[in-house]
Amino acid sequence: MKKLSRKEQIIKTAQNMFREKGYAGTSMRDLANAVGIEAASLYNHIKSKEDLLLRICLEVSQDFFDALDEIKDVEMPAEEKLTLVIEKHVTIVTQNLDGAAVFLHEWRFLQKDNFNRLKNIRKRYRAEFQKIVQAGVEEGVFKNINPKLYSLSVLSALNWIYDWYNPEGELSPTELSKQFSYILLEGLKK
Amino acid sequence: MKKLSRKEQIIKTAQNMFREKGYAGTSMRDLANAVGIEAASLYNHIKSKEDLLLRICLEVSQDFFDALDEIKDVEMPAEEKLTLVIEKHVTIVTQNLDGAAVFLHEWRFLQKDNFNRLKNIRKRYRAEFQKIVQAGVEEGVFKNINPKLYSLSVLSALNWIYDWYNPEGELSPTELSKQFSYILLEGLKK
DNA sequence: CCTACCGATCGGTAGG
DNA sequence: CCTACCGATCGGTAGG
Repeated sequence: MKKLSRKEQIIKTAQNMFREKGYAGTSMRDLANAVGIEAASLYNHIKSKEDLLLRICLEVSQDFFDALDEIKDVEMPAEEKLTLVIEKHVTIVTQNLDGAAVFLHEWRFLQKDNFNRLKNIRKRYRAEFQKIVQAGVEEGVFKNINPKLYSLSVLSALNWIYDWYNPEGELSPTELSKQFSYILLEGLKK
Repeated sequence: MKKLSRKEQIIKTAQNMFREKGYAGTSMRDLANAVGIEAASLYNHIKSKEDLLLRICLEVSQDFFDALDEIKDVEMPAEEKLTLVIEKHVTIVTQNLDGAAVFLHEWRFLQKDNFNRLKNIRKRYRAEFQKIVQAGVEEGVFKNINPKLYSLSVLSALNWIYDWYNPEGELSPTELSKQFSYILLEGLKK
């Protein structure tokens, strides 16, 4: 277990509290209390409450893009590529449930400029995901579905995983992504 | 266009503001301002801020259960039943985007007793949905997937619709549910 | 990292 | 439905 710097400790605690009580519902005093210092002392490590939210969102979004960049331009059958991106997505979410929850649901509390910045980041990710689906449709490997609707639906399902996933449960992230891809590709009907 | 009573007007406005800015991020002064009265005057129509949230959540949950009750005990092929419950779910969400968003994402800001009450309501709905999937699996009409994981994923996708659905767009609720069911049942692979 | 404190805003009440 | 107001809490700063 790596020892966390106070700053890392603050960020980690904030991730958890923003997830549990929401950004607006978490006060800096709550946060300071959970960390074990006075509220005023937080400001030696972070600029502001919003700065804290921004850091968390950017950090997690980086994880998503790093994963995407690894496979984006690789030549691969569409089916395989979709399976892979789903697996990576699931891994990121399950390995950082708090961070993922904040990035996915609390980002909207950012102010104007940062709000738009994150909005664009999220849009770009969706677009890349959609490209993979689209490619499969165009190659004739996938059915002729609506790629946008399809992508939005799959990402929604993936993004809610943090809400019900139990890290101590029986379902490993790998098993989870496998079942997910199988269901998506093969369909429910026998 | 029916003329709304002040009370209905407050609830409708709150639905929209709770969705847009979150429950904790919406102040009673914001709300009063949007309605066009003073904050103190709100309390002639509602008991408290939380009472407002509770009303919204219960109202929407009732819509979901009414729809479910209509088909729950009807004898019907599993495939058809799943298609139908999806269609009804989509209809409710698309016809009340604000209310659905609040019920689905802001309910957790309720205090203890009400929190648990809503938690149980949501759990019951998920369980009923899962039963439909389960029945199909047991009858051998559906593949042998994990009904719980399947239900959670589908409901996640359905519950995020409010986040991207554009009522003025080309996609009608009926068309949306059709594509949804098709994708789920038939799978993506050609 | 703390004490002491700022102005602003919060949900809500009293009384009319 | 409003004016006037309550105590509590908010994010954040000054100064050490």
